[in-house]
Amino acid sequence: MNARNSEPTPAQQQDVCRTREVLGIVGDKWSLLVVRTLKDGPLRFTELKRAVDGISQRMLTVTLRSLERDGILSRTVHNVMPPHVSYELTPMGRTLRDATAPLLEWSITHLPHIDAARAEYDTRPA
Amino acid sequence: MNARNSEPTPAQQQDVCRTREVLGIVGDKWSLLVVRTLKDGPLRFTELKRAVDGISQRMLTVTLRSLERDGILSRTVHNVMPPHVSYELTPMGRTLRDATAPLLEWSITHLPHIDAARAEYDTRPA
DNA sequence: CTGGATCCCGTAGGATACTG
DNA sequence: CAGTATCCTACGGGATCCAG
Repeated sequence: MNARNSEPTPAQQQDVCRTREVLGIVGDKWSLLVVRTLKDGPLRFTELKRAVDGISQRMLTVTLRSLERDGILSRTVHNVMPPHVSYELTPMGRTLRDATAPLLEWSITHLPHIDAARAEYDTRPA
Repeated sequence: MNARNSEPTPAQQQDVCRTREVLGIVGDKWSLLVVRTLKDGPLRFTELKRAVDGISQRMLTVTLRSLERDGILSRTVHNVMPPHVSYELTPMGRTLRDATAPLLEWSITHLPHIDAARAEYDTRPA
């Protein structure tokens, strides 16, 4: 008896568990977009808001706090008037960005196929 | 003037857009878990339900339909009694699984660091 | 066994107004 | 400029029951 169609192994259960945790970190609507946007260097709050099209101030703040708490990015306050705050990926944040790069590559390659698959599915006989 | 801190280039905007689309496909609570669970071969509805711990029938059905519509997996009905339906990754689904593998690797490596970062953040002076 | 149909709830997240 | 504080709604998603 081989692995196919058998009970999940403990190792697989581990993987499922890890996958869920990582989705809890970056599986929301905005986190990966923010990480991607910061890939070329630090940006300020307003710059991020402009770059991540459609995000509200509230969700940008919430997302940045969450990513900061998780050690994905760092927040630097410059005490000047007007206030100046910049956000930058930490070393760990950069490894995350690298880990998600293949997924972006995949999307660029396959999104047309997905559109096609959807169209085909939707015109299928009931 | 270099790329750092400048306006997002059109190419970057493209990337942000793509990222959002791919999140619309697999960014929900269960899709990637299902894809991962199918990585070793076809499984039946009930087997999937058992393997993906905590998923409800409803969400399993919804998730499977969505992934089928997007061409990520295929659904095969065997006309016997009792009904027998199996789900299997398509070739495109397997490329998606491969594209997400680095993210899983990342999570296994870095989740402990994230826990540490959170603990540190939560005990920080206000 | 494999789902479809309903009901219901929590919460992610948008809009807006205000502040140091 | 960089947020915080409310308010409010839509939707994800669980529980349950029913059907082929």
